[in-house]
Amino acid sequence: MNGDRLLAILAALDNPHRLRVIAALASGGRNYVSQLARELDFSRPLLHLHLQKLQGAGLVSSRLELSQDGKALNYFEVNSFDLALTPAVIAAAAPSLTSTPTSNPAS
Amino acid sequence: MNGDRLLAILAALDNPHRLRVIAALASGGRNYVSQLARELDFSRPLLHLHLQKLQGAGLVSSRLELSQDGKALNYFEVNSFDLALTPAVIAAAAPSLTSTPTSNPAS
DNA sequence: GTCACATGTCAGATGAAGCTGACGCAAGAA
DNA sequence: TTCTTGCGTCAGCTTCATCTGACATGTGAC
Repeated sequence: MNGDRLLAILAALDNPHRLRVIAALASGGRNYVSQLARELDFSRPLLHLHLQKLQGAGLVSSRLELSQDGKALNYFEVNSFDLALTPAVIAAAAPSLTSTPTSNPAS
Repeated sequence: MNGDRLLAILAALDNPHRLRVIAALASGGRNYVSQLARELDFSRPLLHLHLQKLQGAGLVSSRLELSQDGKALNYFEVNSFDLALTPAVIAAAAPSLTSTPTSNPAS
């Protein structure tokens, strides 16, 4: 497991809203953005933000579909993942970390 | 698994410095604060901050000892943990989440 | 045309996290 | 006494994540 990818996954999950999004999609199955925003009771721009972060970490994926009345619905679903979080896994991943909170590797 | 505890663990691990701390303690064994700060090359107050967060999540523990020359050394070591991160685990934990990023439950 | 409902994106405010440089305390060695 | 090496904590700055309220776009139904 790559260190940066591990960190991306952890960063994506470190948020109560995003945990609820995962939970809702895992339990209730696939859903589209506006509908999910209503069910979870937060604003659509905010949900869009969180979904992007989850998708960036590869935890969810989206598929644009057309409803019967012609509207474009962006359906999201959870990708299956299974990450065993142990000291050994972290020790193996840490050496390949490129990011430092202070000094960015790109700078 | 309790939702708030899951979130605390994720929050503690969502940081490259803290991942390196875990890795260093897992590979090199127990170590005391000042020494660890030198090895990882960041300031002692900063390391202290990160260690506190890790300890708060129950991932490391500390033990105050006296060296042969009488100095008090605060030794840290990794606790063994094994958290399987899957959609199902998250779905099971999410309902017991009390925190909302915007509205704090205590407020 | 106007309404309803879907999509995305952006500027700007707020709040939390990260980080540094100082401070105070204690104990052995020179 | 002074130097070194531990320990912890705090004020204050900076940087980043979060969140809202707008804006722009497209399509079918009335």
